Amino acid sequence: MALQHDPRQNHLLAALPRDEYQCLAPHLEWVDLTLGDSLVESGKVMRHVYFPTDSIVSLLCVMEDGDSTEIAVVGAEGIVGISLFMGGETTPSRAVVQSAGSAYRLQGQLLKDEFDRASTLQHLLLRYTQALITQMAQTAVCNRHHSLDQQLCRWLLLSLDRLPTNELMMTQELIANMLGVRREGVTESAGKLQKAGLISYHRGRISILDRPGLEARVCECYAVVKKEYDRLLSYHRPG
Amino acid sequence: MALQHDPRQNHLLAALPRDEYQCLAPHLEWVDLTLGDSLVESGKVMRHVYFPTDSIVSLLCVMEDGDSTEIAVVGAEGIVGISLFMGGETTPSRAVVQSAGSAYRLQGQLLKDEFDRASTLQHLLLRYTQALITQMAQTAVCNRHHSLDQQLCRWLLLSLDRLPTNELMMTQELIANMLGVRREGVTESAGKLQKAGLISYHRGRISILDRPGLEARVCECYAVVKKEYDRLLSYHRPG
DNA sequence: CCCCTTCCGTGCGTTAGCGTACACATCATG
DNA sequence: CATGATGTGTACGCTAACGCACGGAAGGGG
Repeated sequence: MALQHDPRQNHLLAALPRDEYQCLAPHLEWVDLTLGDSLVESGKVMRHVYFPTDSIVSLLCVMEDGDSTEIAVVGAEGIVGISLFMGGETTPSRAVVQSAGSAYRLQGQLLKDEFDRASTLQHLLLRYTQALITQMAQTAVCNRHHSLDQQLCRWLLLSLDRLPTNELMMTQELIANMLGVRREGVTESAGKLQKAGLISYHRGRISILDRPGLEARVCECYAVVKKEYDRLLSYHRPG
Repeated sequence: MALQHDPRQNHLLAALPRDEYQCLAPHLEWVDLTLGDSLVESGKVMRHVYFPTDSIVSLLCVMEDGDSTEIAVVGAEGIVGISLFMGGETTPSRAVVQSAGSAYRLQGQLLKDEFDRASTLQHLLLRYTQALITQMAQTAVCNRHHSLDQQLCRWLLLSLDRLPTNELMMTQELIANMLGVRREGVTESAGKLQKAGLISYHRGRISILDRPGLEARVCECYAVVKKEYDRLLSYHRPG
C-alpha cells in the first residue's frame, strides 16, 4: 500500500510545492526505526537526513560520565540532521529513536543541493530550525527552574503531540535518561500522575488518560514551545 | 579615527569577501550599547540585526514570574537577530546588553536580501547559528547537571573569551539573573573563587587573575562549546 | 513451572540550592 | 559629612532531588 507509507506524512515534505517534492521523491528511502537506534552520533559525519513520519527522535547531549540530557525532540513536524544544511556537517549531540516507527531518509548531498537553490525547502528548513532552537532554549529554562513533576508533564505532552495514539512505549528508566534525572525520581512523579488518574502505565507502556489534566500541571515551557511551532510551521499544504 | 570603530572587528563581517562586504558597508551603522539595553524584545519584530564588536549581548528567556535564564551569549564572533534570516521574524527570547561597548547594526531587510542571494554571508550566518545552537544545548545540559560553582566558571570564561580585557563590569546580582540563580548563591561561589585567588571583585568590577585556574574548575560544557565555535567559525579572513 | 531479567516501588541519609532576613560595607549626592 | 542607594557577606530553616540499597512484581524462555 503506497498510502500506508507516504513520505508526505512528514509535514516538511508535505509542505513542499509539487515540483520540489517530485525532485526529491525518487530518492526518499523508507526506513524502519526501532527504539534505541542512533541516527546521528556525536561528531560523526552523517550520510543522510531523516524525515520521521510516525516515529519520534530525541536529540541528546551525552556527557563524559555517560549522563545524558534530551535537548529537543523531533517528530513528523521536523527533520533529523540539521547540521548538514546548516553547514557544520557534524554536531556534538546524538539523535536516538525514542519511539519506534517509520521515517524517510535522503542522501545528505541531495538535500544540500536542493537547499542551496534557495528553494521553498530552504525556507521551510530554516523556519523549522528556528522552532527547534526555541525548544532547546526552553529546555534550558525548564531544567533550571521547574520541578521534575512539571518537566515530566512537559515531556509527556511533547511526545504525545508527535504520536498518533495516546500510548507511549517507554520505561521510566528511559524517561529518566531523557530528562537527565534519576529513575526513582521519574517513578515518584509518574506515580503522582497515575494516582491523579492522568496517566496509567505498566511495564513500559504509558497511556495518557487525561490530557487536559496534564496541561493543567505542566509549566509554561510547553505552551511557549507549542505556540512557536504552530507559528513557524503553519504553512498551507500546496495542492 | 576610522580604525577605532571598524565594522570588521566583528568576525562575521571580517570574514566576508570584499565585494559582499562593500555591498553592506555603507549601511552599517555604528551604535553604542550600554549595559542593560534591550536589542530584541520577546515577540517583537526587530528592525535591525546587530554585529557586536567589543560588546557582549545575552540571549535571555524570561518567564511569566519574571525569572530569567541566559541561554546563550553573543560577542564579536556573532550576530544578534538570527530570527530575521531564519525566517521567523520574531523570537520568544530577549537580547540584552551584558557588557557595554559597540556594535554595528544593519537594516533587517538588507541583511535578508543579501542572505537570500545564497552568498558567503548566508553560509557564514548558518554556520554561526549552528554554533549558537550548540551553546544553547550545552546550557541546557549544564543547567541540569553541574554545580553553580562550575556554571559560574563557565560563564566567566565565556564572557572572558568575548572581552578584550580581563575585567568584567558586572554585579553579582546581574550574574545571578543571567544564570537564573539566587544572588546569594553567586556571592558564595564567587567568594570561593576569590579565596582561591582566581578572581578578585569589588562592587561590580570583576578581574580574572588566573584563567587556567578557572579552566581547571569549569565543567566540560565550556570546552564543548569552545571547540564547536572554533570548528565552525575558523574561516580565513579574505584579503 | 522455574528461573532470570526487566521494570517498578520504597525507604533511607545527604546535599545543593532556595527563600528570607538582616548586617555591613562602599560610593554618590546633597 | 550626613543620607541613601547599591553591592556584598552571612546565617538559618526548608525542600527537591540525589545516591544507594533494597524488595517485589511481572513477563519471557528454557
